[in-house]
Amino acid sequence: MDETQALNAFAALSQETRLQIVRLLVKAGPDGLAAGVIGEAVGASSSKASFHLSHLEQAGLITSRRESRSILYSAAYPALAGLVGFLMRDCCQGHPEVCEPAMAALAACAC
Amino acid sequence: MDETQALNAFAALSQETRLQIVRLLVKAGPDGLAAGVIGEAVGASSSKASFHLSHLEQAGLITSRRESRSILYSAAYPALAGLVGFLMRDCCQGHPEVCEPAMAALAACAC
DNA sequence: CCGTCATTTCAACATCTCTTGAGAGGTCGA
DNA sequence: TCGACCTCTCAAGAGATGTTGAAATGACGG
Repeated sequence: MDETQALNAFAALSQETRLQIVRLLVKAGPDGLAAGVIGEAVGASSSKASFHLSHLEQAGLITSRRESRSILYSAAYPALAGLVGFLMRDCCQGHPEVCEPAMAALAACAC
Repeated sequence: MDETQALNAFAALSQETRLQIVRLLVKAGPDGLAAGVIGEAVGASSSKASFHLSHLEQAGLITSRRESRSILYSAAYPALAGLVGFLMRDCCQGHPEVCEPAMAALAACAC
């Protein structure tokens, strides 16, 4: 992930509806959810949901596939991991102050 | 870090000048840098730099302290770690797909 | 082929955000 | 105190972004 991609990813995540969608899809797992289901879950009209889903897909944070009449969206896990990596990229140049607490946060993660 | 804080943090990081500033300060270490030095480093006028520094401080990503005539800004390392933690909070609910690549990214980190 | 369902596209509008330049506020040395 | 230095504040304008509702597209069953 380069700086431009990170910029787009941060912009995509800086909007409440979009952040809700990403978190919903991360929880939903690789199978994903239909656009209509997502819109209803976050309380957005169909056109509003579509607008934000496009934005997230453009930013590379989610992917889509058609399944008969529905379009299923799912989280792009590698992109999210890349974003985490980007945030931590410069932390070790003699100053481990970022890494240490992040490592602790990660250790609390049960996977 | 709650969802509102994360939203503000992502908004703060979604602007090129501000992302440059954060990365510069992360590299600079806990001592921080003066506003003028930062502005020059990222090619911003004094008022532009001040605008973005205020924005970042408001978002909790950097802190400031006066040192005689200068105002020194430094990275808020715990807040950045909190953001990493937030990104990874929901990943382990039966779906370790985010954690695994992020763990790998972290392992490449030499601290 | 037709009606229905699921989603996207479009244009218009309101709103937020960034940039710019001029000026004001503290801080220090002479 | 005066002048120089460093930074912040303010108002105005340009541009980007989000919302809305109506219409268009594509897929399926009868």
